[in-house]
Amino acid sequence: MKKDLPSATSDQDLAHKLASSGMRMTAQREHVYHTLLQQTDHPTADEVYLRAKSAMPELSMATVYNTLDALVKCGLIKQVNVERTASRYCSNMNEHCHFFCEECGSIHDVDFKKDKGELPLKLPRNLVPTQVDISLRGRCADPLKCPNRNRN
Amino acid sequence: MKKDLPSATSDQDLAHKLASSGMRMTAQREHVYHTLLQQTDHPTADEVYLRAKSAMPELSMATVYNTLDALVKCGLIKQVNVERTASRYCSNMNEHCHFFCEECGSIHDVDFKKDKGELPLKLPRNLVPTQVDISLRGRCADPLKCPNRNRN
DNA sequence: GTGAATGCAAAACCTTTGCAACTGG
DNA sequence: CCAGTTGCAAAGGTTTTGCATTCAC
Repeated sequence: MKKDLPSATSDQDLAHKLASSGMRMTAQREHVYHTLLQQTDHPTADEVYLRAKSAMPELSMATVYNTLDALVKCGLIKQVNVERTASRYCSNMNEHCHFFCEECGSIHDVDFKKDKGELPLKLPRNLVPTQVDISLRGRCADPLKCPNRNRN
Repeated sequence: MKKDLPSATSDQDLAHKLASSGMRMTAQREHVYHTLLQQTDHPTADEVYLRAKSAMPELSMATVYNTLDALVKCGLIKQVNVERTASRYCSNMNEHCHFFCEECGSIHDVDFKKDKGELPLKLPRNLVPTQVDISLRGRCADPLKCPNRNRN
């Protein structure tokens, strides 16, 4: 039995997902999406651009932004806003949240426990959420990057 | 019996909170903080600047950013990142989360239920959060602004 | 007195836009 | 064929920086 994964499992699937939101499949979109799938460290638009451009030199920044918006719209990636300056993008569409290390700037994925119930919110009737983002801030202990790995 | 409020209840208190993070009290910081306390609609740095400047014409944008960072550092305000373009600031330090309306751009505070338990997260031991942000996205039904108030 | 904070203007970023050329369905 | 997409370059908006001056402690 095939599981319905939140990511596009083939280019045809990607084309379908784009089409169902009234958008077209292009070589650039396919390439940017694959770049994001390989780059799991929550890159900024610029980082996606640089990496994708190396294999497709004519790619433009405008197209990267266009594509990122398109992929967000059809639910294939998430936009992650943790810093003041630049948005980041995440191709992991399993339910999870983000831990942002204020020391080294890295972002770690944190999974939910399986028995996750509803969030205990007093949500007024006139607010209808389509998406929930949970982000944590603090210090990680990444042995390679985080300068606080030996403190406390 | 006096409750220990998360906001600074007096200028002396503000001075103390700044000092305990190694920062100084200035007329600008006091003024910007009071502006934020009155402007409860999650203003951007620019909106804080414009409003604060009207009562303190010599105030500069650089000082507003400096002050916002200082207030965030000593825990008197929160930085809210929901959009790609500009950060917003929140002086409500009671535990709550934010609902961002993708239609009209407004941000609504949403309270937690009183019996709120722990978040069901599989948090690795090396990640120590100091802050949790929960943000929701969707459509509100603000009768004045939201163009979707009559749809569905 | 001394280091921190300010104001100003310029610089540095990040993101969006306009438009002619191109292309996918 | 035609609306959607691209690439380029320029514009727009937000945030940061450098530096001389001022101010808080």
